[in-house]
Amino acid sequence: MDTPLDLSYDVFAKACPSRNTLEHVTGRWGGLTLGALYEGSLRFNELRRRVDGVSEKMLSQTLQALERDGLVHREAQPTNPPRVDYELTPLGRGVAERLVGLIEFVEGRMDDVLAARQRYDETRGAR
Amino acid sequence: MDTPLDLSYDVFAKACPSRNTLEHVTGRWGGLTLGALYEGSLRFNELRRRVDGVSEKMLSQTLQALERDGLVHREAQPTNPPRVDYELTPLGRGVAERLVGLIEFVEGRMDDVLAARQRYDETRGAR
DNA sequence: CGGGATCCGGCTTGATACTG
DNA sequence: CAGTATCAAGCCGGATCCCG
Repeated sequence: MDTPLDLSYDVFAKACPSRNTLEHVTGRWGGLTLGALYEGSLRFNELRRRVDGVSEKMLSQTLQALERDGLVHREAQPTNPPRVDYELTPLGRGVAERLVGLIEFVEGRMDDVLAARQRYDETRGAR
Repeated sequence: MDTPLDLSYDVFAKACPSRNTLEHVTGRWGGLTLGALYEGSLRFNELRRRVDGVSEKMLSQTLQALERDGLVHREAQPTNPPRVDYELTPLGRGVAERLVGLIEFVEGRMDDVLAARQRYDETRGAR
């Protein structure tokens, strides 16, 4: 393809496989998980505690999706009790960095956002 | 606070207002809408056609959330028939740029992702 | 044209219980 | 510890109808 810049709506088109991955990344728990792992390798229950609010099922599911996409590496040791470590792959780190860039940008402008909300809420009655 | 880098999981904490905004941005239709508007101002039904797949309700809802957060500006002309234009605010453009950066990064590595998926699926039976 | 209100089905999510 | 299986609930999102 020679599309110079294919940003925008159509990159999300249903047929586009990247949409799926993007959903894993930006989804409810994907971002949290990526963020937690961005600071270093973690075990399953450590992750569970750090992400806070995630259920075992959702964490497991999220981790599997991210692992399948090659963003997270899973290292299982067949010891007893079992020990499994999760860490970002280089690819995962690249994704996490961009994600964090977005997050920080929004965070840094939250006062603007809050001000905008207040204006909006005052102009119109409620909601 | 003196946290040098507060990325990661806790920026998403439930009490954190930015989590909400992030969800609007990264949500199912938020990204699409931001992407579509990234190319220029659009009317409601134009947007609806370009985003493709979005229902009136969801588009309306998405637009309201983004407007409330100060990312999108709504310009309504009291003509008949009514004409309403939506466009990104400077803040919205900043967010859209980061989002697009993330999207393009993932898109550019989709071959890696696809390869990782294949490896994953072959190693384990199915899913 | 640009929405709001309502209804409703389904997928996602979260407890809980169980396994290795 | 590190998950999987099952099940019920709830919210998301779509279709439809309506209004200005």
